[in-house]
Amino acid sequence: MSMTTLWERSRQVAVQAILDTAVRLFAEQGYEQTTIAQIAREAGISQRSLFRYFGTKEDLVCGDQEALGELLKRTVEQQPAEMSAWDALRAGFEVILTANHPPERALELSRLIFDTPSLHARYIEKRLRWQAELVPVIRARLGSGPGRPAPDTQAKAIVATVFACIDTATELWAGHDGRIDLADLYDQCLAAVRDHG
Amino acid sequence: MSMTTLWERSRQVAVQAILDTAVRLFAEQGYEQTTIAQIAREAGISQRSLFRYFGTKEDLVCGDQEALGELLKRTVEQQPAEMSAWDALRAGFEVILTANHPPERALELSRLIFDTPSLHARYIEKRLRWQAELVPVIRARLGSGPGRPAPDTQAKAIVATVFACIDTATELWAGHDGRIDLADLYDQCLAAVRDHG
DNA sequence: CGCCTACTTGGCATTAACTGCCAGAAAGGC
DNA sequence: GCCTTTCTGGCAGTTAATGCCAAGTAGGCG
Repeated sequence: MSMTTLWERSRQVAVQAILDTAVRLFAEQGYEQTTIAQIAREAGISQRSLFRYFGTKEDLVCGDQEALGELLKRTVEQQPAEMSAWDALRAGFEVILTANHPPERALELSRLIFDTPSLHARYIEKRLRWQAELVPVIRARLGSGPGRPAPDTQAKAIVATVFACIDTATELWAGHDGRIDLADLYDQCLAAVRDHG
Repeated sequence: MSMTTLWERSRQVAVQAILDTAVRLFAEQGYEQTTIAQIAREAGISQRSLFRYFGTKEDLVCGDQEALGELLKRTVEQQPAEMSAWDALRAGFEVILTANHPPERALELSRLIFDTPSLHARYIEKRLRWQAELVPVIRARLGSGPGRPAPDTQAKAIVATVFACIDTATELWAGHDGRIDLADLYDQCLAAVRDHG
C-alpha cells in the first residue's frame, strides 16, 4: 500500500498537523475569526501549500466527506438485494457512524458546522453530492408497482428524506452533547415520518 | 401605504433593476462567471451601493426568502387545529406556490439554484431557518401518544422531511421545464416516503 | 556518489467578494 | 431657504483563492 513512499507519508503528517492546528484555532476563536494565514503560520507551512492540501478553508472542516461518501455508496450497494431501500440506507448510515472520527472530535466538528452558517452550507453541499450518487443505487431497489410514483421520483424522495433525518438526528445529537445515541435518534426521526396514526 | 415616500420608491426601482440585470447575466454566462462589478456597471449603480441593497452575491438569487418564510409560518399557524401536521404544512406550501414569482421567472431561478452547487447549498441554508421557526408550530399539532418519539424530535423530523420533499419536487419540476405540476410532484414525493408496501 | 527527472514547495502577483470610512448629494421637515 | 437625516459613491484595505515561476527535494539509474 505505502509504496509511493516518503512523499506520501510526509504528506499525511503535514495534513494532520494542519488539521489539528485548524480545529484547535476554530474552537478557540471561532471559524470566521481564524484566517488561513494564521493557520499556516502556526502549522509551519506556507499559505500556498495549505491551499494545495485543502482547496478551501471549509474543506478543513468538511474535507473527508468525499471518502465517507464513497464508503456510504459502496455499503448501500452491497446490501442483500431483498433488503428494502430504507433498510439498505440505514445500514449505510450505521457503517458511516463507526467509520467516523472519535466521537469527541465528531461532536466538536458537528457543533462547529451547525453554528457556522458558511460551514453549514458547504456541509449541505457535500451531502447533496452523496445524495445524487445514491439515487441510482436506490432506484435499482424499488419495486415498480402500478399506481406508484415514477421510480426516479421515489428514489430521490427517499434519499432526500433519509438525509433530512440524518441531519435532524445529528443536530439533536450535538444539542445533547452526544449523550443520546445517534442511531437511536435517527430511528426516532424516521419513525416520526413513516409511522402513521 | 407608500407613506415613507420617494426614498422607498426609488429604492424599489433600483432593487428591481439590479435584480433583472443580475438574473439576466447569470442566465447568460453562469453565476460564477458573473462578477459583482459587471452587474453594478450594467445596472448603472456603484458597487458599494449594490452591496448595501444585497449583502452578498448569493442574496441576489436567494434574497426574498425571508418574506416567504414569514408567510409560510403564518399560514401553517392559521390552519384549523384539527388538521394534521402534514396537512397543515402542505397547505402552507400551496400558499407559497401561488405567492411566488411568475412561473417563468421561478423556473429560471430554480434552474440557476439547482445547477450551481454553492447557490443550492445557500438556498437550503436559508430554508433551514424557516424550518427552525416552524418546529414549535408543528409541535403544538402533535398528539403525544406513548411509545412515540419526543415531540420535539417528531416535529423536527416532520418539518425536515417536508422540506426535503419540497426540494426534491422543485428539482424535478425544474428538470421537466415546469411542464409537470409542482404540487403534484410534491404529493408524489411524500407518497413515496409515507406509503408503505 | 553524482546526475537527471518528477514532483513538491514557497513567494509573488492578481482577482473577486466584501467592509469601513468619509465626503458630498439628495430628500424631508420647518 | 436652511438644517437635519439619509443615501450614494469612491477609495483603501482585508480575506479567500488561483496562476505562475523559481528553487528545493525525493527517487531511480549509471
